[in-house]
Amino acid sequence: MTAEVHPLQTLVQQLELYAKLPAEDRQAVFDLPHRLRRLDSRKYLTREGDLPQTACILITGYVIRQKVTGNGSRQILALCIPGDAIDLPNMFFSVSDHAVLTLTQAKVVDVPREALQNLVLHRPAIGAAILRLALVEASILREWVVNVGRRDARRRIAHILCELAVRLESRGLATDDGFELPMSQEQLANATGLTSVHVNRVLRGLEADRLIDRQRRYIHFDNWPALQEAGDFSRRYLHIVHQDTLAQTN
Amino acid sequence: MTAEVHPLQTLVQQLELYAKLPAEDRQAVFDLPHRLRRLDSRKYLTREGDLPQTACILITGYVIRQKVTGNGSRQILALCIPGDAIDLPNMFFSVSDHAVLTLTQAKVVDVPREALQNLVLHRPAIGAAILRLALVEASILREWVVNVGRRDARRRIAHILCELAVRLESRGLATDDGFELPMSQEQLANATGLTSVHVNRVLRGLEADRLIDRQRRYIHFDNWPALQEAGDFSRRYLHIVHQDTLAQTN
DNA sequence: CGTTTAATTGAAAGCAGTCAAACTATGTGG
DNA sequence: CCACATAGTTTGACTGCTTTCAATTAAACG
Repeated sequence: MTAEVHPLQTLVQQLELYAKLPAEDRQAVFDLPHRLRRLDSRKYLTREGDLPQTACILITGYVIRQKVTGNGSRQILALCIPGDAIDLPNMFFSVSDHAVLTLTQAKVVDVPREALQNLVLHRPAIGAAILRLALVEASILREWVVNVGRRDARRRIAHILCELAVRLESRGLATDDGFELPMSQEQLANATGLTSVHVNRVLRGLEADRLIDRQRRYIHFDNWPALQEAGDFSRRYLHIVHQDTLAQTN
Repeated sequence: MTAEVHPLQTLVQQLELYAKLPAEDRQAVFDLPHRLRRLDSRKYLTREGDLPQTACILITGYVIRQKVTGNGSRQILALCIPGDAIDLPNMFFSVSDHAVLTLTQAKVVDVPREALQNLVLHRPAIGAAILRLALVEASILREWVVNVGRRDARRRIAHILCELAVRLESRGLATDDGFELPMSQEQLANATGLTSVHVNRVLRGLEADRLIDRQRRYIHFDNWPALQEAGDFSRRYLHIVHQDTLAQTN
C-alpha cells in the first residue's frame, strides 16, 4: 500500500515556492496539530465579522473571498487555489473583513492560529515565505483593481481568464491548452464587476473571434497570444518564480 | 534648542500601532542605516519593472501607487500616508509590479533592503507588525475592488472620502470636521475608476445634498453619518485599533 | 421526467464617458 | 501691476457600453 500523503504537504510545497525551508522548518510544519475537513460546495468557511479560531489551509478544491455591499451586490475578491493559506488575512486580526466560501467541494486542514503564528514569527524562512505569499495576494488584488476600474468588459474577461490560466497552470491544474473554469458566469460576473448577462455576451464574443473555445466550463485557448493581448495581460504581477510551459510572451 | 526628531520615529510609531515592540526592537529600528530624501510633487519613487535597492519609508507628504493599462489609462491603487513603508511590496520581490510616485512634496527615508529584511525576519514583534501592515493594505485593496466593482459613482466617491478621512484622522491629519484632500479631481477619478468630469458632477451633487462642503480641496463634512450611509462605508476593514473621535457609528 | 440551476438572447433604459468649451485660480515674467 | 500661461474645475450636449427586464433554451439532478 502507498504511503499516505501528509495533509500539510500542500502547504509545505507552497511555502517552498517562496523561500527555501531548512529541514527542521519543514518538519515543524508537518508537526503542526491539524484536523482535516471536507466541505461541500457553497459552504462558508468564514463570514464577514467572524473571529476564526483556527487557521485554515486549502488542500483540494476552490474557495473564494467575497464581500457584499449594502444594497446586496456581491464582489468576489480572490480565488484561492490548493495550497493557499485561506486564513492568512485573519490570522493576525481579530475580526474578518470578508467572507470566505467554497466554490466546489473542498478539503481543508485546520491549524490552531497560535501554532501557525509561532512558526511564522519565529522561523525566518517560514516568515519570509508567508510574507511573500501575502504580498503576492496583494499584488493580485492591485491588478484586480485595475481590471475592474479601468478595463472594458471584454478586456476584463480576457484578463481574468489569462490570470486564472497562468495561476492554475503553475500548480498543475491547467495545461497550455486550457482549463476547467471553476465558476459559473454569474460568479465570473461577480469577480469582474459585470452582470452575468454581459459576461455571457462577452464570452460568446471571444468565442466568435476565435480567441477561446468552450465546452461547458472548460475554456480552451484557441489563440493564447491574442487572448493575452485582448486582456492586456502580463504575468509579471503574479510573481511566479518557476518556469512553466505557457508561452512566456510577457 | 529642541532635540531632533529621529527620521525613523514615524516608522516606529506606525509599527507600535500593530505590535508592542520590546525596547531593543525599537532601538534596532533607530539603528538602521538610513538616508533622508526630499522629493518634489509628481516624482517617481519606483516605476513598474524597477528593482529598488533600498526600502523607502514615507515621513511627510503623500504618495500613491499606480498602474497604467495598455491603452494608457491610469488606476491609482493606494494612497500612502506618513509612516507607511512604501516599499513593503517590493522588499521581498525582485521586480516592482506597480509605480510609486509623490502626490505632494514629501520626505522619505531610504533604508537598505537587507537591513530591514533582517529586522522583519529575525525580530518577531517587528515581523508581526510588518505582516499586519501588509495585511491591512490588502484589506484596503479588497475594499477598493468592491468600491470600483460594485458601487455607483456617488457611492464610490462618498466611500473614498470616508476612507481617507478616517485613515488620515487616525494619524492626526484630519479632524472630525474635515480634511484637506491631497489630490485633484482627476486623481480622485483615477482612484475610483471614473472620469474627472463625472467626479466633478458627483462632488457637486454631494455638495448640493449638503453631505459635504468644499473650499478648494478642503472637504468639510456637513453630515458625517449621512456621508457614510451614502458611501456604504464601514470602518471595519481598516483594522484601526485605537479609538479616535470620528463618530463610531459603524 | 419534472425540477432546478445555468446559459442565452432580445429590446429598452440609464449611468457614465466623450468631446468641447468656458471659467477659475495661481503663478510668472515683463 | 498687468498680460499671459498653466493647471484644475465646471458645464452642456451627445454617445455608448453595460445594465435591466423578461423570456427562452440547455444542462444537471434527483
